[in-house]
Amino acid sequence: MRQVAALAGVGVKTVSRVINGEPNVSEATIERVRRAAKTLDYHPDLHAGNLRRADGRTRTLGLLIGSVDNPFSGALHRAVEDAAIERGVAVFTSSLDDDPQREQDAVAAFVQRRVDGLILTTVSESQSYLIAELRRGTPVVFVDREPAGVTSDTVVSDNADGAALAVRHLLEQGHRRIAYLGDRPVIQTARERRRGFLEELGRQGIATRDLPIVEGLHDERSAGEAARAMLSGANPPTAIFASQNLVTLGVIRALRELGLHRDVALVGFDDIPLGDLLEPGITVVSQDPHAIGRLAAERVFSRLDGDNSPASRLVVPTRLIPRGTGELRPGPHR
Amino acid sequence: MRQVAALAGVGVKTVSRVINGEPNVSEATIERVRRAAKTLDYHPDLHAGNLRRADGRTRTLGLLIGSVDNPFSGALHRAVEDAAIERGVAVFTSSLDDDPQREQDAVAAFVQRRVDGLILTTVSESQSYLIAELRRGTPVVFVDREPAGVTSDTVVSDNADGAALAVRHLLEQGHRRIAYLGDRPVIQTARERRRGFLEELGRQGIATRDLPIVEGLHDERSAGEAARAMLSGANPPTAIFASQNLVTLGVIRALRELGLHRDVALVGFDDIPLGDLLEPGITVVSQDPHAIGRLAAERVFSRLDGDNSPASRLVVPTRLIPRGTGELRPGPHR
DNA sequence: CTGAAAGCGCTAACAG
DNA sequence: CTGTTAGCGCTTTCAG
Repeated sequence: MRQVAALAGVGVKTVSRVINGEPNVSEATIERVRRAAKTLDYHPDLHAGNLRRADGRTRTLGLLIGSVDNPFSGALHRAVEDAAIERGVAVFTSSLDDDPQREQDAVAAFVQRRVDGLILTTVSESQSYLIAELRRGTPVVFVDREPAGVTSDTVVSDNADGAALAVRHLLEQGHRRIAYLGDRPVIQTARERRRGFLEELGRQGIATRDLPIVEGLHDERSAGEAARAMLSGANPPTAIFASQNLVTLGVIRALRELGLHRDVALVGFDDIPLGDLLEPGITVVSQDPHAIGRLAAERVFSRLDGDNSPASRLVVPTRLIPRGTGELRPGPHR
Repeated sequence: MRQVAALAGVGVKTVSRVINGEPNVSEATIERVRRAAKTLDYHPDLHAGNLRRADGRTRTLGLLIGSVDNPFSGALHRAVEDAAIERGVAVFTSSLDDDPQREQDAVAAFVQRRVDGLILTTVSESQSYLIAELRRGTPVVFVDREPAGVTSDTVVSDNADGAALAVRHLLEQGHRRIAYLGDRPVIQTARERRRGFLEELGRQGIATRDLPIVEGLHDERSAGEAARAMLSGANPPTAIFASQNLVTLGVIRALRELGLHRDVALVGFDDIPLGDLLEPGITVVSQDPHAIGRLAAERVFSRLDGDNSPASRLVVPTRLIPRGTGELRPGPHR
């Protein structure tokens, strides 16, 4: 900036005024400063300014999602980015990988870089480590999973209800022996989906004690193995509820290997790319990650704009999309 | 930091030493400072430090990719993130959307935030606007598409060769009338793929003049329409080469609607999620976005570590994955 | 309309 | 082993 001022023959404050579009500079001076900045390819250092600036905003957001290499996270990310760009805000993105250490490290990295707000998917037992940061006024919005040990804005899917939707749909097709294949119970959404699954069966008067329930499935491979074992074993289910998209994929592969993909019904939680082009099409309970991201970004920005109403909890509905596998009826061969 | 120093009863420089792990502080003092920092939940301001620090590194990278909501970009992003995390570097991510204005805006946003390096997918005619930044010593690596008007490290797929692979494969199945459905020629990779397509046909002695060639396809819908028109028209092709994954999806849908998905061969450039589970499976020329991202990150970091050899150009090979649609032979019904 | 001086939170350089 | 002083690039404050 000093160099620009020297080249334009003005003081640094005048350059500052021009750069920030402040009033009280003559047209001629503005023009001279602009030209000097262009010549030197000068870009103001946003962070140096923020050190002294009254509002101290870095125009930066920290976003922590499941993994940047995952369609659900990608859609959520995209929605956050779109909202951020509109306001000239840049986004730091990091992948959680369901690792509590990553969660803490990512948040620390964001805080050290003085982001204006945080949008977080979490996995550790408690988010109470954020209390100090919240007290400092940094807006935090939890997405996809609800926090523990701290209260702040939250945007989630209706996980229990979505699982109940799936169960109801399968019951309507005549299924009674429905298996649950799910992720590790440390994950809050996995617990919610299991709860929705079991409670809906209870409401419909189906005993859940002897139903095949496998948890702790975290990738396609382990899900495939669990499904194969279950389907090849004694008293196999006539329908499967897969609580997560990687689990759904593992089940699809297992069913195909066993030649059962037209016999055993399947409803997956969370949509699958190209799920409609498979034969039969994959019936899913679809979430709306784009809406989750958009709402979360709106929350952060409204907090930054001064909204200090109590923490809100937004629940984004899920939707059952029948495509084929969920409409298979219990086979006569069983 | 002042507050921590006061609480610990030491000078600010001592706090600075403890925070940065510098030597020459007694164990007892370290302990006292640590405790004070914990009490106040103190996190050093990385940017304030960088203002004065000798190396001036923000431990931050700027990454510009096609779109965060896109599997190719996601895999590339993931590889960059993994490499960055290892070095304690945070990543700003932005979506290009094939919009030249977005490109410039994103780079400006990164530069203002003083990122240590840039990894960029570009679409504007020339990247000469980066010359000043390069001269300042910021490492820039171009990924997926080659730059124009400026020389710097580049990591790309072998686009022309990949297209040639597809052509050769289709010729081997006996096809002679092969259609090209491609993206807008402003996109550098689209031009390369078309070139590879035409040159390989030429090498094999096939006249390309009358082959059906449609360009400017940018999404699933337009690709579907183009495919439908072509297949319903006079003298339809017996095989289609789709130069991009959204185009491939549009073609798949068109073929299914027309009931031709077992008759007209298809090879797509870039892999499709679940492409192996469709029937027939989708034959593709697959790229390796993870390798591209990893190599790009390695380039940036080696530049930051002082490597100042001439700009390199890394070409990541593509691979043809036969899954069904590419092995369909020209039908007798034609 | 313009500029000089002070200071944001931190580290470099030097002195104890 | 520890503290003091200056200054990074910018904005605030205040004086022209």
